[in-house]
Order: sequence, then structure tokens, then C-alpha cells
Amino acid sequence: MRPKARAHAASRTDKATIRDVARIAGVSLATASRAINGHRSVSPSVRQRVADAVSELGYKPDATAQNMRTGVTRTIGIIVRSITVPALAGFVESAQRVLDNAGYALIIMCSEDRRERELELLGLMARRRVDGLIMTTQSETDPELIAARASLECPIVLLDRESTGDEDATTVDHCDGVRRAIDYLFDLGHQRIALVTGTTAVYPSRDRARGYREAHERHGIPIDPELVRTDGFDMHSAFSAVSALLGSPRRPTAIVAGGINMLGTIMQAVRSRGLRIPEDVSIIGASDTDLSRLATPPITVIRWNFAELGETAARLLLDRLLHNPKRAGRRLNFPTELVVRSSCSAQT
Amino acid sequence: MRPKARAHAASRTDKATIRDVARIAGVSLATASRAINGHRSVSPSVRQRVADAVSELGYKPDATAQNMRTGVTRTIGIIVRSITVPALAGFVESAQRVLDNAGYALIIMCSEDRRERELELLGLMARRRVDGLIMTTQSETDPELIAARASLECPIVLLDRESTGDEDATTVDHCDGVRRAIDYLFDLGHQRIALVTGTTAVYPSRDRARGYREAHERHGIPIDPELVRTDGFDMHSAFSAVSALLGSPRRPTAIVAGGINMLGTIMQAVRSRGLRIPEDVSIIGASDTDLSRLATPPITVIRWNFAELGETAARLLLDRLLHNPKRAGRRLNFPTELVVRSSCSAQT
DNA sequence: TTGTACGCGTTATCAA
DNA sequence: TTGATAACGCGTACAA
Repeated sequence: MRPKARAHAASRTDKATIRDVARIAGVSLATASRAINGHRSVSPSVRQRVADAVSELGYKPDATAQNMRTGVTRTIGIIVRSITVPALAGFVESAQRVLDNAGYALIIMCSEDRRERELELLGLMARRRVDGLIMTTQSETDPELIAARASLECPIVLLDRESTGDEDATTVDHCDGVRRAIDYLFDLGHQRIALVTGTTAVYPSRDRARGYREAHERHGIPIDPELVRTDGFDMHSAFSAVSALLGSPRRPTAIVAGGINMLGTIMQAVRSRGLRIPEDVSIIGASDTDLSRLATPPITVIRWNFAELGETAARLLLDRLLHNPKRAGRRLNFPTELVVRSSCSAQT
Repeated sequence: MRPKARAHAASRTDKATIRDVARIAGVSLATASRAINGHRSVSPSVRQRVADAVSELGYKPDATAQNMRTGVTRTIGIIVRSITVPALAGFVESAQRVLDNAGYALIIMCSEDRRERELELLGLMARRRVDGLIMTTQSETDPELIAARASLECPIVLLDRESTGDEDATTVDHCDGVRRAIDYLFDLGHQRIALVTGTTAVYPSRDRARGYREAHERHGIPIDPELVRTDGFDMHSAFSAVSALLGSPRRPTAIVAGGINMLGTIMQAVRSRGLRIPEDVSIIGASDTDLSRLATPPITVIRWNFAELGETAARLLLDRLLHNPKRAGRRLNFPTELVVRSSCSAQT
């Protein structure tokens, strides 16, 4: 009977409930609730007495109970690979700001880019009855993942993934970004350009590979399959991929990063081979960070606005939650920009 | 009567409850609950029928209702200045991992280092009845902030702040870190060393200033007050502080960063003055990041393990939650290490 | 071993 | 304008 837990705060001043407020104010429970929630059918004097009781007791409505009654948790889940990736952290922070302003709190979980983990986290989000979800996914086509998402029965905004169904999706135009990067390198005279990215099971890598292909086709330059590495976004994969590329007899003259957190790893791999940027190898990064701006030489990057992406994802969610529950899924593609710095040299 | 919300998922297959499970399994509600929660007083056959019903319905217990019943939300709040600071993101991620393993979810909020905001967030955490809280604070001594924390009546672990009461606190030994940095610079022959940090109302700056002072005293070198800047941790303050220092007639020969996210700003300020690192000015950073490792030259830093800090904070919280609700507050001070790279030159 | 009944804190319906 | 009461989903004391 007695709740077993709550043992820690242990009695002392167990939190005031609306009953206490009602009692102190000398009104009924229902009236107290109405007064607190600003219903107009409450006389000014009563309203005042209730307000006094509230502040006297330091009463704060229990969000859990409200949730139980209203069926709304005012909680949004967010699932990203890792929060230590600056671009993702920026995304989360800006989404958080928008959602917070609308009265929603954020529950954050990291999928570590593992499928099982993602399924597990979706289950946790389901149990917590989040009102909405912003997430990346390991695979846009995996039936089990799709089913798990659907089973949440709440609006979902995919982050840099293509939507297969009714979900909203925000994507970055990586294809165009990589195309520009490659065009730029072609213009500098490069012919052997490597792309290091993740599995093409997910949109970002797929789209970057497409941009790579299109640029080559447009310039009539054949693609050496060896130069397109889709080993993974993680540091370890990227390092060995780059290291292998640079160790090959016909090594590329330029490397385009195909992951938002790959630049540091690529720079390390280049240096560990005793090579210089840009004299020996040209580099283009996939997101703009402190590192790319302040490195020597400053690194040319494909830039996109992750704060804007986070804001937009949050707004899409709020729109569905507050205004248009059953509209069709919207897909928003965000532009990229090539920021030319000094990490690419002309080939002669 | 009808819950107004839940309008979005709108009917279809409204989530299965334990009643449905009981009905399908042909048992009472209580039995279903016992079976699900693994009570032993349930016959194997019944246990099986319930399990079948659960998976048939895809039943997931409603965390909100459980919380209501048990008084425990299995939710931990975390309040940091900003999640885009790499050190803080690393901290959050490792804390998240530990707490997740113990079945707790994380609600994250950003205080932006603003007092009012912090009060507001504490209120939100209170309403959500988080089981525990990990946080920094704007001021360790502000009575209103202290009262707001106390009113949560839940265990709190302070992050890089000194505890005034029963709260657990994890701190980084910034004093020792700065002392070593200054010692190192003295050994290189520097005499005019600047420290750029935040307000001494909070522990980290206070402790760094102390380290700065102690190192000077020990070497019998007088302190020029002009060289200790406590303007703030934010980029804008740091930039103008450094810029002013470098523009002064008797400019420092070395600058020690007194904020975990200051290195980039300092480097920018130095470059915008047309100065070189380390020829014109030596630099020491206050946390180790991609930038410090990969910059040219690589930057000497005061390093500390933020993942370990996050893990420990999470464990302190779990210990209190699960084992020792009312033990005294523990204060853990984490060591720092001076990682010497190439951003400091000898003065002659 | 199983079932009935209650209450957690809140909001909303209905009647007064 | 106000009050009594039901209900949200769950866990458990108590009775069978």
C-alpha cells in the first residue's frame, strides 16, 4: 500500500498536493484546480485565496498526475548517435530551446549507431509515453525498426534521414554539398578524389555517394571504386580507411570527409603518415567546427546550419502536436555551402 | 471527461493496458501485474499465458502510471550551461550511460549560465518530480538558488561546484592544474602571465585564481592584477579580455585559459592581433579537445577526465537513490594533468 | 495461488 | 460560482 519508494526524501515535508491547497484555501478540490488553471468561473476572492495557499505551501502541480489525467506527458524524446559530436550537440541544443519554450522537456538517449540499442531505446520511449520523437535511425528500411517507430503512435521527425511513411523528415542536401566539393577539386586539377563515409543504408552516405557520382559523370571522369569508402562513421573505421587510402600505391590527391565528425580523424591519419595538408593531400570537411576554422591550415568545409535544422525539427513536431495532428509528412531539405579555406592545393 | 489530448495518435489502436493483458490471459488484473513483475506466487501456466498476452498485445507498462503508484519517476534531471561545450557533452554522455544502465532516463536542460533561467529550470524539475539531479549552478552561495535546490527534496550532485550542504559534489582540481601551468611557464622564463576566467562567484574560477596566486607566491613573483581577468566564460567576454590584454603596452607573454571552452576564442583573438603562437604569445588551454590536439601548433593543456567525472557523478546519485539515502554529502576532487605540447615558448 | 478493492494527484463532468 | 465524484493505469493489502 504505502509507496515503497520516496524513501529518500523520506517524509519531512512530503510535497504539497492540490488537496492541501484546497484545504488551506477553504475550498473544494475542484475549485482549487480551476483557480490554479485560470478558469474564468472562479470568483476573484476565491482565486486570491487559492493563490495565497499555493505560494504558502510552495505547491507545484505534479506533472505525472497531470499526465495521467490528460494523457499528455509534455515530453519529447530525442535519439542521436552520440551527443559529443559537435554538430549533433548543436542540433539538440537548438531543438531543446524551441521545445522548452513550448513547455516540453527533452529526454535524450544515445543510440551509438547500434540497431539493437535503437530498438531498446524506442521501447523505453514508448513506455514513457513521449508525446513526440526526434531521431536518427540506423536504417530507414529495416522493417523491425519501422515497426518499432510506428508502435510509438506518436509524431516522429527524422533527423537527416529520408522518410518512408508519414513521418516528417529533415535532411541536409549532402549530395549537392559533395558535388560542389568535388567540382571545386576538379577545378583545382584533382583527378583522384576519395570519399570516406558510412554505410549507404542510411541517407547521408547514400546522398553523398550520389553527389560524388554525379560530379564525376558530369565531368566525364571515371570513378575508381577503391576511392569510395563506406566503412562507417566511427573514428576507428574512418582512420583505417584513410590510412589505407594514403598507403596505397596510387593514393588519392584529395579526400572528402563524408561524416560530420570525421575531420579530426582524417587529419590524424594524414599526419601519422607523415603527409602535409594541403601540399601532399587536400582535405574537405563535412561540417564546420572550431577545429576546421582554427586548424592550420584552416580547412575547407561543406557547411550547413545545424542549429537551424534542430529548430526546424522541433517546429515540425510542435506543429503536429499543437495544430495539425494528421497532416501528411513533410520533407525539408537543407542547403549546404562550400566554405573555401586553405586545405586544398592546385594539382598540376 | 475524455482526455482532450492524445488526439494525434487518435484512436486507431489505443495503447494496450494491463487490463487488456488480464482479459486476454483470462486472469485478474492483480495476477497479471504479479506475473509481469515476476512475483513468485504465480503458477507457471498462468505466467505463460500472461507473457503470451503481453507479447500479443505489444503491451508496455505505462511509466507514468507506475510512477504515480510507486512515487518514483526513474528520471534524472541534468542542468548544464550548454551542451555544445565538448567537455560538458562528454560529461553528459557518460553520465547518461551509467544512469541508463540502471534504468533511469535523463531530462536535460541548459541554464545558459543565467540565474533566472536556473531558477526556472529547478521549478520544472520539481514539477516533474525527478528522482535526482546533476547540475552546475550560477552561484554556490545565492540563498534563493540554495532554497530552490533544497525544495526539490531529492538528491543532488553538483558538477564542478563546491557543496554548501548535504549535497554531493564533484570538483576538478583546477587550482592544482593552473598552478602547474604557471609553474611550467615560470620555468620557461615567463614573468607576465595572464589568466582569463569567469566570475569568482563560482568554484572553477575561484579555484583557478587561487592556483594562479599560489604559484606566484611560491616563486616570489608579484601579481599584476591587470593580468587576472574574471570577465566571464562566454566567448564574447573572453575575446575582448584577451584582445585587451594583447593590445596593452605591457602585454603578457603567456595566457592561461580559465574556461573549458575558451581555447578557440583565445586563438582567434591572438590571430586577429596578428600574433603567432608560441613565438609572440604562449597559450595553455583548460581542457583537452580535438582542437587542442590537432591545432598547429598542438596546444599545451590542463587535462582532466570529463567522462570519469560524469560517471562518478552518476554513481554518487545512484548510490544515494538505491543504497544510502541519507548519508552525508561526499566531495570528490578530480586530478588534472598538464599535457605539454608546443604552444609555449621559452622566454629569454 | 488468485481476485477484489483502493488510492496515487490531477482534471473534467455533472448537479447544485 | 462551487462541490462531489469519476477516471486515467498501475501495484498491493487483504480476503478468499
